[in-house]
Amino acid sequence: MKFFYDKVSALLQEIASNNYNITLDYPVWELPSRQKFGDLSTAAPLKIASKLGKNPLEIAKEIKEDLSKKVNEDVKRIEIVKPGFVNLFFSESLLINELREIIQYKQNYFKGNNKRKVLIEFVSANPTGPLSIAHGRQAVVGDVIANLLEAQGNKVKREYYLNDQGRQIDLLVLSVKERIKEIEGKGCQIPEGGYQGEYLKDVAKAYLKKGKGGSLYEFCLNYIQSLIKADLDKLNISFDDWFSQKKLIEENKVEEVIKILKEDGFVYEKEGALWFNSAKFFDDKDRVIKKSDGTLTYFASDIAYHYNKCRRGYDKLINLWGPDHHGYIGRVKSALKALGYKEELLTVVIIQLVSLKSKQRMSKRAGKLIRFSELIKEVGKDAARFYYLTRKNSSHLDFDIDLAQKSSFDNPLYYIHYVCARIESIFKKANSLPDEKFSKYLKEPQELNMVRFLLQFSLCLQKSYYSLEPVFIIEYLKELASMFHKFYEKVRVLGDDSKKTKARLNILQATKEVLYFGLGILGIEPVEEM
RNA sequence: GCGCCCGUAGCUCAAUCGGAUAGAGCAUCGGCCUUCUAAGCCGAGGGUUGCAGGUUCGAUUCCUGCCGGGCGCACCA
Repeated sequence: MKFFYDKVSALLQEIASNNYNITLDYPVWELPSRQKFGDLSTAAPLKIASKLGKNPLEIAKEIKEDLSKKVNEDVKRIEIVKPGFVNLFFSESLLINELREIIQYKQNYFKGNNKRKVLIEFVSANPTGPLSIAHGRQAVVGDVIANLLEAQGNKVKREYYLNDQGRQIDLLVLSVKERIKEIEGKGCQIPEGGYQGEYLKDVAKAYLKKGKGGSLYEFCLNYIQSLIKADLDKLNISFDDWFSQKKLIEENKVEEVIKILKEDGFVYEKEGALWFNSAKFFDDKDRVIKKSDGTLTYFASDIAYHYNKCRRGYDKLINLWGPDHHGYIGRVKSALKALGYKEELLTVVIIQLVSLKSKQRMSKRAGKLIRFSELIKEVGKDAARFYYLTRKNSSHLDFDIDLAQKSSFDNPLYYIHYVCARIESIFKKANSLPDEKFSKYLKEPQELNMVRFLLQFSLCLQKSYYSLEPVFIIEYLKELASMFHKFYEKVRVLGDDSKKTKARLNILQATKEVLYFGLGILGIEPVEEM
């Protein structure tokens, strides 16, 4: 389907360009809203007509004629509808052939051959406490986007930027010091803006248990980082690299990059501080990079960090940030631009907040910490991953923790898992294995519609890939599950007619491939029985 | 005041860079198990897509202005 889709897309582009001198926007074909409109649909005639001031139906007719000459028996019928749509109906032989290919190539059928080198940086929560529920979302979305990129053939590196220096860390260490004093009976005064969380008592205890020597700073950092790693581990997420901000500063990288910006005239002094002229690019004002007290700002090291990323030779940089960072995009892109890189090199995906049904907002610094680990203890890895992916990145996610704690019965993941279980169950009872030679016996509408939908998975993957939105895969799998359960009710797989049985086992096999591939990208385990 | 996100059925959400009759689940009501798992399937009810304009052959989608909710707007990180 992917190749067929690419082929007809190229054909349509060619026709538009040759006959009308118009370049069509991606996507040129889309899935029709209703089955009666065929398997692929295009509104290209309407678009061409509006540009040329011609009658869309005339153009649709011309396109249909041109297309008919160029597609072979893969297309059964081309239809023109109302204002000026052109609809394609696939032939049964195309469907059967593609089904064969899925079974033959298995999950490779859906893999892409992009060869870009991509760096994705996500979570990067300050190492001042365990992960919150919002961080969990960023972790899962980032991991799935990385999987998605890999599935399309790209080489992906996952990176966590560790803000292991600066005021927040200082406050953390001071807070732990107070907790140590508390344990020693010397009173406890958490500093202004310090951390109240109970987990700091654990840090303090562990530090005392170890015997006080050694750097408290190092100890805190390692302890908290291990908490974060443990949380990520529960989601089965690991990073290729933990990039240390502290190291960046110690190795003088920040001063180096400031020097470069200075030489190019993007840095100036005002009121005793050093400013970066970001307003010249994509920011609404200039930003301080070195404070009047001589210390560097967080932004300064972030410039150095992104400069470092750029120099590592990636074709694409992706950052996942929380919504509180949206105003930050402009200044980082400005820095890249000033350093001679294209701003498109960096894509920032903003992951909106996660709230609870109780409407309580999570704030890490308020001390009212809602730990991610508590959540996952209740619902488990797969359900947590699934829930986190059920909204678009830009939408708030209302995580119904009460429901998740109460029962997992309403979890749509069960509906999808049930498909796995039913397929496995049939395979166990079947006397024969799927055999693609028998696919030609698939003739009934329910069977062919199932195949049609399986083929659409390629387009779903593409859409998810280009938009960096994992939610489309979730939506597809829910729909696939619905289609399958209907199929299951209406079409009996195991029957007297061995040819039909074998043919239908092919559908199950292909469904399994799609399901396993989709779940694999989401990082969710399939089940064998329920 | 400025910027970003959101507003769709009683509730939670879909709707393929603007497309054809705005769809699912939950909840409510009614049907379907001597046959591959009923954690399922089939059916019914439920909508002025926050409001008002605009652009378009076509608007839930894009633009403008309001209303309502969330989040930002540091020489914090």
